[in-house]
Amino acid sequence: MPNSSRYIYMAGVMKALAHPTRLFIVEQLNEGERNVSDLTTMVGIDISTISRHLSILRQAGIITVRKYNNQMIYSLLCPCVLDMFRCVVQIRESQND
Amino acid sequence: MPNSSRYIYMAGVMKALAHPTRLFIVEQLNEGERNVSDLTTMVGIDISTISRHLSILRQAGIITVRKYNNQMIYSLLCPCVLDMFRCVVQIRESQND
DNA sequence: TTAGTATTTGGTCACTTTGCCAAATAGCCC
DNA sequence: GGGCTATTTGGCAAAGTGACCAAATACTAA
Repeated sequence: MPNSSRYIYMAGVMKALAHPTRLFIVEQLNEGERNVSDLTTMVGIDISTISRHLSILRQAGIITVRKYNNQMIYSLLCPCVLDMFRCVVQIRESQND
Repeated sequence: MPNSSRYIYMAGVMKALAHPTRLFIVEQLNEGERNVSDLTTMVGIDISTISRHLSILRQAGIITVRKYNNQMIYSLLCPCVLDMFRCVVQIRESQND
């Protein structure tokens, strides 16, 4: 039953969020649109790696992109993922008992 | 900045949820407690694999366990993860435009 | 067309994940 | 203790992930 397309799809979205750098990117995009160079500077790793992280988030339907001159401007599609973060914080706090 | 403990922790929780079988388990536990054998029957893969999935969810703080005779009874700790599922459904629906 | 800037893609490598089987552990009952 | 049931752990193979560098692509500007 877990191999139904529903669970596979959901796992795909969660997997896209299951990386520190991608979570950071999502939070940054929640503040506003960013291009690849800006995100690269903030994160401090190779630009090609950032580009791949962005591609993963985009394919998962979490972010979108538009072209502006020779730049790619990324922005958050579903701010509801920020609510997920709140749940995670709840889990973390409930741990310390 | 993404290598702060906050992002690493959050990514850990998301990673624990980033597998179809583990999502299925979480939904089952939302219906009520289950032991390992029951979950194994429902999922239909090796019991040792189920045990490992449960261990991952437990270590992430998403589920907990108690002993009853020679069984291990697992239950959901933070039902708020179900809200995450709702967000994922939202993402999926917004895709079909 | 050529040079310059921004981004993506190909290739490689080390590491992690997930499945199975077999064996170990834990608790119950006789 | 010995047998039975339930669960976890060790070991291994196949597949997936994430980082880098180098090269390709795309667009601007001269």
